[in-house]
Amino acid sequence: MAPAKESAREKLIGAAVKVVREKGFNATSVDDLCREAGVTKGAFFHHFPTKTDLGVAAAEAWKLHANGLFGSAPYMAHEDPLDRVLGYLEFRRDMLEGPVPEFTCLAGTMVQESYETLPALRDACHDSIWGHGLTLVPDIEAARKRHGINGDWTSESLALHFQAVLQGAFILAKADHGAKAARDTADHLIRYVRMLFNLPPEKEA
Amino acid sequence: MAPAKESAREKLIGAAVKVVREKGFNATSVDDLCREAGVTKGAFFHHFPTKTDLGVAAAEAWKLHANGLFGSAPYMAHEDPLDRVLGYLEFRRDMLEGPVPEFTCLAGTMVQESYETLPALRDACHDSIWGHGLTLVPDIEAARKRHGINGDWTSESLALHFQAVLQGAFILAKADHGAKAARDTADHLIRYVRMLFNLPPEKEA
DNA sequence: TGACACATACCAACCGGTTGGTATGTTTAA
DNA sequence: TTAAACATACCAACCGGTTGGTATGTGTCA
Repeated sequence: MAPAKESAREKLIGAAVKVVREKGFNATSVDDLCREAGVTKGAFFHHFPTKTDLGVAAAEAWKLHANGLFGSAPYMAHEDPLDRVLGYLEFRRDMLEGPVPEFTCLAGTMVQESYETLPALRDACHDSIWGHGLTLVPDIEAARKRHGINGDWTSESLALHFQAVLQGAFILAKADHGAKAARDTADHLIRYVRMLFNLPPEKEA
Repeated sequence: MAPAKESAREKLIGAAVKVVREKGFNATSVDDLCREAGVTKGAFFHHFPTKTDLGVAAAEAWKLHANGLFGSAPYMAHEDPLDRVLGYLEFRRDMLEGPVPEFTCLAGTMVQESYETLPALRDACHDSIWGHGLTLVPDIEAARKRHGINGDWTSESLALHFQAVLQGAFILAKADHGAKAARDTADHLIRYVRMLFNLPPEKEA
């Protein structure tokens, strides 16, 4: 990457991803974002008509970031789609460590502050969460066919359940000021998926 | 003893529970809260040194509200502790309908906006979530003994997993502006618990 | 009993700082 | 030459919180 040629617009989106995850959308001022990005207020309002518009752009960038990160992760090389699904969940569990703001979800954070007051931002967060979550559907579907799993559930609902459990894990981590409870919750999710597919429990170290 | 007249303090806590769930903590101004409660700003700062202190009081009231509501619900009459646990989850799933702000969690909403910036409020939210969630532990523990269930998990972690899934369900509901995805996620949670205890899937209507 | 001391509950007006946003430049690259 | 990219200076509205004050108890002791 060549960060030397980063435009003010890109720097502001990067600043929003960082600061909003720490302080939330409303508590983050335009001045905060300009300071973090190293640009002036004039540059801000040149690129974004309102603060909300930067939030929308950040949510879109967040979706692309997530789909890039998880779409090219090592576990995606597995031949069995079930291994790819489980690899995704284990990867997400193993990401739950270190400072809380570094592993939590921008869209999940912003939607709580916007869902009743800023419809455009809420919709962008919806698109971010669904747009990433549903990328799992083809592999879940293929895994069901491959392993002959029927059940009283849809692949879409399971993919969204993944996102719900992870969003809930982030809330536990924020409240607990650490990631242990979040990892335990991710372990329950992995155990659930293994049971759905008739696999034995994961081996413990 | 208890006069029908509600004090300014109680009215402000009630106003916070309502308005903060709609708009979030930071977007709710002291004037908003006073208007909703029908009291003046002077009364506000007579009872609460800061806005944050009202948030803390609201989180405590929220915990008491939840423990009262779920502790006295009809399903608690079941003799088998497993039926009480499943009754709890079914009750929580069935609550996921109507306007989103009416079934979401005050503590989960506030902790996202406070965890890095307002430690006192974050701790109060932690106490609210854990303090309610862990009330399920004795029944989970009793259900394991009664049904001879061992497994590579603790009753505490399962109780917190319940809260994580529900918090995640609330985020899906906020993003989706409706409760369907949240109910589907609660169904996955119920299916998980039934599998942990070797029960057949819930019957569908 | 009465009266004084003190406490609690509440109120309207106000304050300095911060907010998102604007108006008006200046620089840069094609 | 021109338009987009950025900077500087500024503003009106709003923010959390403070002020000085009133009304209504409530405990104490002569």
